Amino acid sequence: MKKNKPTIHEIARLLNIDSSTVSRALNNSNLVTQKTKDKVLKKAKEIGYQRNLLASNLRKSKSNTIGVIVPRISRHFFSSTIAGIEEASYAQGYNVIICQSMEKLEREIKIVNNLISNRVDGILVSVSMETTEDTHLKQFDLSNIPLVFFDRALSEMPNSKVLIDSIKASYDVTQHLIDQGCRKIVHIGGPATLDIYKDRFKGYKQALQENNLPFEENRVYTSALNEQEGRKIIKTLIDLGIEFDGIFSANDLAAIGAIKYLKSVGIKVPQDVAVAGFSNEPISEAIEPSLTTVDQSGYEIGRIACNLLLDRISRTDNESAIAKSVTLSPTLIIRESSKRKK
Amino acid sequence: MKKNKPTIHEIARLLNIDSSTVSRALNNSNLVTQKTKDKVLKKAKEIGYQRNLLASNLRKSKSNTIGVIVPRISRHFFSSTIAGIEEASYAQGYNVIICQSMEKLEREIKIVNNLISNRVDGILVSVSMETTEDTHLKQFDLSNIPLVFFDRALSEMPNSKVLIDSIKASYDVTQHLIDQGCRKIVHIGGPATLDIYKDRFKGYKQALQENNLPFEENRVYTSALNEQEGRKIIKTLIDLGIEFDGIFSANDLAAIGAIKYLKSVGIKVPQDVAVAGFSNEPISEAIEPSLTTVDQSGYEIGRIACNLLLDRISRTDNESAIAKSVTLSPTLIIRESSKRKK
DNA sequence: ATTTAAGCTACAATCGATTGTAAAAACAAA
DNA sequence: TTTGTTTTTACAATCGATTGTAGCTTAAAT
Repeated sequence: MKKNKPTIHEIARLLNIDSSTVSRALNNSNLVTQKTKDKVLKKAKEIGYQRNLLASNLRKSKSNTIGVIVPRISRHFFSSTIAGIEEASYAQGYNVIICQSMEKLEREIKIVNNLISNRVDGILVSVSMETTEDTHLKQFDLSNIPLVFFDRALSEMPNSKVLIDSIKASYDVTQHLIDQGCRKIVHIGGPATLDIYKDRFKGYKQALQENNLPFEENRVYTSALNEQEGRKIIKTLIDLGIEFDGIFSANDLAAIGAIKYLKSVGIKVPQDVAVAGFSNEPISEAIEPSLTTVDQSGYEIGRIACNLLLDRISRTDNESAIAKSVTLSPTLIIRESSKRKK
Repeated sequence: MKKNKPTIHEIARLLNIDSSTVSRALNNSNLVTQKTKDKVLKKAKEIGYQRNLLASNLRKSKSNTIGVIVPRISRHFFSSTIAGIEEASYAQGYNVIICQSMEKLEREIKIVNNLISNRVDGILVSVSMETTEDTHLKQFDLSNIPLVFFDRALSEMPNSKVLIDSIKASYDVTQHLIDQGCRKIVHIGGPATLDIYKDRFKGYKQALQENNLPFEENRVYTSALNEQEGRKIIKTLIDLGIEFDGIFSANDLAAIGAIKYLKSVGIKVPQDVAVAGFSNEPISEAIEPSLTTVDQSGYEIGRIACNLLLDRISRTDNESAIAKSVTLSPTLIIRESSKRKK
């Protein structure tokens, strides 16, 4: 019934040669005559041989696979980075295992153990919102598995990272809102456990200060940055009677929630309140008014991070073992939600 | 330098017992005393042992992994199915390898070979738009690897599939447009090589016929169903002077392209032309006017398909070997882009 | 023809875990 | 104490491919 898959031994037996020769032939070793190689290749094709990577990897103690951990693939930014990662790894013959933490630390820990058990050769991580501890990620170091962070990194870990300049981006966004006449700008931030959100806050604050605008504690809120939270925060602000004429949200979803709520209560965007988000999700262009935001070029981030990792995996000299930090500068995309002047 | 990871032999050596006992202890076999198990578990934790799944899987000739091939994960529908798949496989301790064909047959073929080499225990596929041949997918059968299709299936293959009732859904959408007063409805379809697009067309045609509306060839177009194509098709129609008062697109992106173009030339949606899409991408709710569409409950499809597959993998009786087709009924979501009546 | 070198191939160990079975240990019964 | 039974552990083969090395072939050089 269950026909066993052919092995190199099967080929060797049929050809009356040794399996080691078959192995070398299939790997195009120069220890084997072209004639033998041809014979082996022909027979292999004939009986439908397909290399068992489990065995091969075990022997070589190398899986030719890298693991990727992202919060969730449904976010456009992350699926872009994954596209970039796949492109880079594909080019060098590496496989990619994609895992979603769903923003849960517990899940992230399970994924880590699993990837180590699967003996991945390297790992790319963008941590979950719940991740404050690094004990689980340190396991990769202990197992000698190179790790590169992208976008969401843990600052206390010395690994290579590929980030965007969140401070500058936020500064630019905030400055833009100020240029449009905003004086009382609300900031919807993410959990301060993550550097990117701390930085977005920093850039915001910095822009206010440099423009001699007062910084008010009650205009800053942190949340899980989904649409619902965005709505809720703005509703609360209004209910409390806190005045504001601009909103800078640390991501697009929360910004969209905010816009929808503002529209629902008759507040005009951008005339009464100008709004800007972060990440340039496709939806940001579609909503009405279209959302001013920051493009993070996820594809590039993924590509660069992956190449950094692959370089680290393949080279063993000290040079490549040094952690590198790459910072990309994001671009401000100005759309209707913040355009007040002609 | 490179410390080798501890193995069961290491544990065995330290405890002065045999590695087979260690293995059984770690697998909680009842051939080992509780006392020994405790000893082993303690030592394993102490030296940071982590099972080498490559070795384990090789010996068991079972990878505990299922492969998933989707066109692209950035489509919301597919990332939803993946979420469903992960949920189901997670519950049964299976790993998931996610692969994107990027709608390319060539890429799909490479992925197939790779997954077989990695000895996945089963496979879930939604084929690319270019996939008309089934030779590469037949390899799974030859290798005795169960395969279940979801959403986009190849009708000539007898495998289990989980689909939505595209005909009925399209019929409902078209009927809805007719109810709103449309008489000349354009259909933007996908490649007829895929059943789902053929079915969407069938449902459309059927609704026209049952309402005694003429079917006009020049109101039907097939395309790659992206935003740009949607734009282009509608532009062409208008330039050619072909009249229409409704559009039923086989996916949301093309519908959105159509709406954007219509708006740009001053044609009012839904007053002049009512528009409906398919898939319920998040963006369909955000655009203005919001898009009438069909929800495919991707999460459910993924969950069901995965359970079907896992059932097929674990059970070996004839019963489970029978191909099952599950058809879900999708729900019509009526939004602004088609609402003409109060 | 003989030596020497170079080119190929075969042998055997190895990667780390699993598993059927033989052997040993523990315990109970006679 | 001896025999019989049941638990528990050790031995050894196995999964499929890779790789260092010994040995055999072949061809070139003397």
